[in-house]
Amino acid sequence: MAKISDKRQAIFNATLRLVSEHGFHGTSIAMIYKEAGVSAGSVYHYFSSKDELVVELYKELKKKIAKEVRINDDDDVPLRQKIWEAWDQIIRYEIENSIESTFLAQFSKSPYCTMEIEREVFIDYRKIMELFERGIKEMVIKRLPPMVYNTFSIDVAHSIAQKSKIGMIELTEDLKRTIVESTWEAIKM
Amino acid sequence: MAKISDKRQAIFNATLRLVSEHGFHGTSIAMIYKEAGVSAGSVYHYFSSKDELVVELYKELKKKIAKEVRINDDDDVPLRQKIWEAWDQIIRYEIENSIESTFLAQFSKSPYCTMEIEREVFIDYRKIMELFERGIKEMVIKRLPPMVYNTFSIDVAHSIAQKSKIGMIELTEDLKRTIVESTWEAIKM
Amino acid sequence: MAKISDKRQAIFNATLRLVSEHGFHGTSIAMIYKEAGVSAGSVYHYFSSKDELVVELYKELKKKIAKEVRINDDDDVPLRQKIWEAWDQIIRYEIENSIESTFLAQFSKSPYCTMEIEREVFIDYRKIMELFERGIKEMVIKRLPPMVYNTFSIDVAHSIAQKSKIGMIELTEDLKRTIVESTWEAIKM
Amino acid sequence: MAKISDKRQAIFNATLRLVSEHGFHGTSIAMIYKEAGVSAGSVYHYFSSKDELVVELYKELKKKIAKEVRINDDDDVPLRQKIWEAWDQIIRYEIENSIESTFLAQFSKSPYCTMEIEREVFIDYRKIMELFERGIKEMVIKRLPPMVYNTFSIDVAHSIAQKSKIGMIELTEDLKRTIVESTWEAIKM
DNA sequence: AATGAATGAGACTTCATTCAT
DNA sequence: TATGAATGAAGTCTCATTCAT
Repeated sequence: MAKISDKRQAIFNATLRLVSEHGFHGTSIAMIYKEAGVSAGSVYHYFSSKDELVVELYKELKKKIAKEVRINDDDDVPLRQKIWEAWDQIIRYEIENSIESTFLAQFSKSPYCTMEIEREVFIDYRKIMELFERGIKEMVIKRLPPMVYNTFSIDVAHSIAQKSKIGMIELTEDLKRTIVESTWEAIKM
Repeated sequence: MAKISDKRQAIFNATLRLVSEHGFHGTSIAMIYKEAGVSAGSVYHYFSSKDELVVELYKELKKKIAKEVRINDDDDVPLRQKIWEAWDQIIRYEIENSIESTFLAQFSKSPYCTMEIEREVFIDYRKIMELFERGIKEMVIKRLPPMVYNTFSIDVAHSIAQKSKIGMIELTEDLKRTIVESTWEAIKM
Repeated sequence: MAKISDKRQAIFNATLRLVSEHGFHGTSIAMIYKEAGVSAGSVYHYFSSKDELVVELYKELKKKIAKEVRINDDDDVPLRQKIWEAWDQIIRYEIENSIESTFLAQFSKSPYCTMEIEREVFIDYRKIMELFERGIKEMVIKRLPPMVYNTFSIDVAHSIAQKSKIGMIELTEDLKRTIVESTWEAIKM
Repeated sequence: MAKISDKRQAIFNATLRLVSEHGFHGTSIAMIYKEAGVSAGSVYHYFSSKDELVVELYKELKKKIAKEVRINDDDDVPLRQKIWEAWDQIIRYEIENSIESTFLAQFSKSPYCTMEIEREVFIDYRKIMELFERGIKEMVIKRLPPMVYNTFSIDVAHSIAQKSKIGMIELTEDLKRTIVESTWEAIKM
């Protein structure tokens, strides 16, 4: 709608594509504004620096994913199944969106990624974490520090997505299911 | 004696420390040769470029780790235990060497990391992979593409190591054991 | 007005002066942008590399000279005189503009100077060459490969200009006339 | 014979070949000692610097050529023919030895080439110049400053040699003869 | 809001030269 | 004589960022 967010979004899209492929170091502001079809000045109109741009992109992607996870609130469905369904969504999303996944993996392993940023992002995962907390109480899943669930879901998915991207594994529907199940075995009680 | 490898090793050590802390982008050649106590020219005597230095460091670290895993060849010990012991060693090594782990994680999620490099490194993990193959045959562990074991060991360990480093989890001996066990549940039959 | 070409031209002027005096090797980009009064980045805004800058300067100078040669199109003037007049202009120009001449000589004897560049530049000498071709047909001048006329005009002039510049000959009006006449004897029938 | 001069000569040969092809700037000491099959230190044993090496090579080549010109001292042969024969030898040598010619041309148009160097080299051309002086007195050739004969012989030859090398003229025996004759017309009375 | 020419610090890298062996 | 690892000044070039328009 508004023209403003069009440009901002174009810059985001360009950054996502380019960083996935060339990394942070290999992606210059010039590459970004050329790919986005805007001017150098425009990038600095929307973001105060390259670092801010990258950090904002990370935050928005993570928040978007959090919002996309549908938590089943049907009272008749057992907790175990609700958790499983959320788990399945998170992992599949990352596995199946390898550009985003590559960006997120790169960011989260880089010095860009501070505790402060992770804390901020974690807020949007509140509902999911509440589900997990109930899961712990009701002995459906193991009692682990919250961030460890993150490791078994997001980080495992990132790893699988990248291996698939560089051609080291063939990511069939069967394998996807096996990955989700295996990670589930890791956290379930 | 062995003065040559002294300089090369000093450059490696400096690179490892600095890249772990500041990332590839944040680590300049100048920082490296100052930290290593050598001249600019010396870096280029041993490595043809910054990229080559980083890639070589990755390869050597990975190979070193492969060599350090002791595989139990006692015929009386059951296969399941042998695999478990190897598994335990790999994960613990990464968790407990957070500087190396941070570097390796960063590298493996970056565009530096090509299939070619991974293939070359994988060769040194031959013995470990043979163990896993026997594990598959004897139905001790799940039949997974080899690189997926990598995800559940190395990549999970990298993730845990980094979360511990930035203070998002407290890595107690108990938690280490839980991590090893959980990953084991993911791959065991 | 035309501020863009001002900077480009300033870079050209500085390069011409400096390379004439210190040679390609002896002229750094830093010397050029300081002499031109622009920033390092500006040099790379107008030229993609030092080599490109030097090659472009060569091409532009050669083309400028080609344009400055006035060909007499008065039908009453005999062909012989027309050719002589063009010849005289070319040689005098080079002899009397020793900075340009030194640059051009240096370039044309260096590995910068490829057949491709020479071919491109030669296009602007079309009209002059047509005159020479008529001269050959009408037996006013010898039948020589086109580039050989180049040798007897431009290259001889470069040589004379440089010898004058380093003080090995005194370039009087008399000597200039003698040079033009002598080269004419070389090519005339 | 002596091993010393073998190495010195190997360095000379390598420099000649490499500079002809890549220019002064494009030829590093490393390239030279690799091509010559000696160590870095050896280059500095025989020459105090890169510049000295290049200058020495120029001097030696020029002196060698001077020595190779056979001056006919048969009293029955007319002066005109003696001069012609010397002229022919000089021009042909340069035309037919394009590697040396390229090096010499490049050097003589570069800031390496000072009046001092040219003066020193000129000494070896004493006998040839005496012949020319007699030619002037006996009105066989034009009265020109000595260095101008240089232009019409050496520099013209360099130019032709290079044009042939980069493929802009085809240097047949016929053309060679024409070049020698044309230059002779330029200087003869 | 948008542009893109201009900036200049700083990155990577080269290379002539030295010197301990 | 000969070696070649080591040096470090200096080179080319990039790129995040600014600002006049």
